[in-house]
Amino acid sequence: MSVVTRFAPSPTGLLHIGGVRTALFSWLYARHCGGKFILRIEDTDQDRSTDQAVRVIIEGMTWLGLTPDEGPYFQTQRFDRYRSVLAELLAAGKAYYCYCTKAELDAMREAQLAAKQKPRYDGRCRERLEPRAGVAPVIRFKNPLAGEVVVQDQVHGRVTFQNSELDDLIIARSDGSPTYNFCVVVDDMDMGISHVIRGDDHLNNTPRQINMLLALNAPVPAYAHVPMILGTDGAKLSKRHGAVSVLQYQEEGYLPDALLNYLVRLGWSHGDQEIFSREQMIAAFDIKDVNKAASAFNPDKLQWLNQQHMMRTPVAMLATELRSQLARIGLHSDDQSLLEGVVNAQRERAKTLQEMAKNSQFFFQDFDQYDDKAARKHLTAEVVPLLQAVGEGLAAAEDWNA
RNA sequence: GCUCCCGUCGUCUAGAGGCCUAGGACACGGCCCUCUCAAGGCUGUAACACGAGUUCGAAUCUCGUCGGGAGCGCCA
Repeated sequence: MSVVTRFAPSPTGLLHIGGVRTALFSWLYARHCGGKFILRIEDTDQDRSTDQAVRVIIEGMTWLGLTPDEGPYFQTQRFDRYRSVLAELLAAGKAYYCYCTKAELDAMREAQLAAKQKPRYDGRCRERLEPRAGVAPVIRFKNPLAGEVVVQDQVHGRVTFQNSELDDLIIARSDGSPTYNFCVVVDDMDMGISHVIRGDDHLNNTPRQINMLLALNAPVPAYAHVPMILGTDGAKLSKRHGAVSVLQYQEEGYLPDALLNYLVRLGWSHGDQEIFSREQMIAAFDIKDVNKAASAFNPDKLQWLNQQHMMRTPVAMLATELRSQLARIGLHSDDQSLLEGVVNAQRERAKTLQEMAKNSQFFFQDFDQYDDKAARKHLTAEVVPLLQAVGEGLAAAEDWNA
């Protein structure tokens, strides 16, 4: 069987490391199996989706080298397809119009909650054949009433849900637009997804999706629900604890491979190995080895790994990175030998490229004041060995700037 | 409230009944190397949530308790 995975973020918030880790696992698994990796943007909620978020997803993945083999696809561009599947389901009697009003639904929910029951739609419109005047209907999927759904999960094992716990979910809003759970099913089916790898917050909607797949006579893919990433405090990832745009790590001077290396070790391991190159990751990764428990984000280890990767990256490559990092703080240099000198002196002392740039900025500032070519040359020859001998010279740099 | 998931050092993890006196890594402490800071080497502190049961033997299997998380939307 050929492996097809996908990463399907919704552009409602900025892509952060939690999403990146999920994308990484999908990408790795596809690469490991010689399969295909698809990027799909789930933007059916047009009110909350932003272009900015879409941009961060694409830029972030490009920066990290998690390039899709197909896509990005946008769900908003597939509405015609959803509509025709909706019609199919309706015609087959596997879905129906529901004329309940929001007030009615709210009342139902409140009553159920008051009776300490799980709030669910009771299916009262299954038998309502006549439209109600003045009510724009939604479309609901007719979920099986009895029996159970077994999810064979690659990381959790066998998870069983009773159909009696599920209700008839809305698959199209009253304005006709399809909803998330339905679009996912149609897309996964159309795109031939063989392995659905996603956050374990989705484990609960999996039985519904399987039921819909079954109703559409589509094959059921393998599922792998990977654990979430928590903030440093062990609580859910929040703005204060790492839920920042993935591009911030680029700004802060982390190497893509270092970030990926850090992320892959969250919930996955391969013996005692800590440091992985991209190729090693691909060779060693298997979705079946992923852990079940959530893990907390640890900035110290990320920094350590970044330094380890810097020590292993060719000098010329790091010099290029250093140059763009310097540009961020308004310093420009094309002097390759100077840049490489700084890299040589700093790669074992700085944890990030940003730190490297800051530690050596005095160096480039002074340097720029010399426009005499010979003087520049002289200064370079002088100062590079100095830097190497003296080490990071951070304290010196601070004095210098004071 | 109901359903589902999860629970090994502070953190990331190894561990699929005896190899566990629970191993590795980050962080932290000590020592070595060293003109400084790093890097590197050696070393120390530190965990099987709790309670029953199965077994000659349990971190590993079963049940319960506690704790945490997710879902229960015309959000994704």
